[in-house]
Amino acid sequence: MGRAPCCEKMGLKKGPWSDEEDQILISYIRQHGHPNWRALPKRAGLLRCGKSCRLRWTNYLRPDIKRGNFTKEEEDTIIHLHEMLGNRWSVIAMKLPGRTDNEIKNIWHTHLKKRLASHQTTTHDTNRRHMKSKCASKAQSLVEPVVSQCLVQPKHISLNEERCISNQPSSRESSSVTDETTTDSYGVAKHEEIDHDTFLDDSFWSETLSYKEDNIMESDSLTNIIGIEHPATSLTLMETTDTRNPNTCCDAYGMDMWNDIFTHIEELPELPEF
DNA sequence: AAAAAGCTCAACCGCTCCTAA
DNA sequence: CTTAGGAGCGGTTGAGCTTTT
Repeated sequence: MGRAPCCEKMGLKKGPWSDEEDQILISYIRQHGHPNWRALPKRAGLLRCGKSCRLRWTNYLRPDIKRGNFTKEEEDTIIHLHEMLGNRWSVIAMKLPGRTDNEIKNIWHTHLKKRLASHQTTTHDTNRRHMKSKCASKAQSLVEPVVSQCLVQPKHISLNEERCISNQPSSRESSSVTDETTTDSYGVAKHEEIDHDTFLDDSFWSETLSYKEDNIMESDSLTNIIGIEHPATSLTLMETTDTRNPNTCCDAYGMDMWNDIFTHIEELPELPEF
């Protein structure tokens, strides 16, 4: 089916945002929220398309965004989650409160990919064999109960609910792993974050890192980690893998499944912090 | 000091998913 | 069931900045 252009191209500004535009957007969302991004720029008096406004807000203006360099822990988290999830930046961002998917994507392409590559060259041979089985079994023991719960329990988070949550100005990143709702400094409803960085210990990071060896890893590890058939499709993860996209095995699972996984991970007994 | 090369990151583009009519 | 439109995601770009030669 044909798609309407996301905005009227004529007369709409592109490129970097000015301070004035930022202030207009902030004050508008502060007052009215953003129930309809498409209509927002017109109502706010901005010569931007709704998509551009949404991006500017979610990636830069949101009050809960953490600026500054990524910590070692955050980088490790990204590396590890990328091992498990592939380029699912928005899902990865859920585990890094205050960080946006765009930011994570950038940091991955500029720093972590290189770091990982260099790390692999040093650990490739020594760790390759025994780590594969060790990591897989450890990861499986950690995640399997969670996944099992997801499979037997009814969905707690429907897509509709998820959308509602993700529409909160506090962002989708923290939506699935929050427990309380408060109000932020802009007067917009906000979920308070809890500490998400405790669900895996150091050895798990390094072992998983060592395990990574080629493109097969992503689908392979996920299969190892989850080790189940998808209940809805009755297809194994490997069978659902699209050759055009190595991450497609994950696509058999909706966002709500990842929400469930992360939500349940939070419920696991606390593990040592970094 | 100047030019070239490399890096960073905000922003855009095109696509898919979901929902409502 | 089909279609249209909104939202969100991931890939990519390019201007500006920094480092190297």
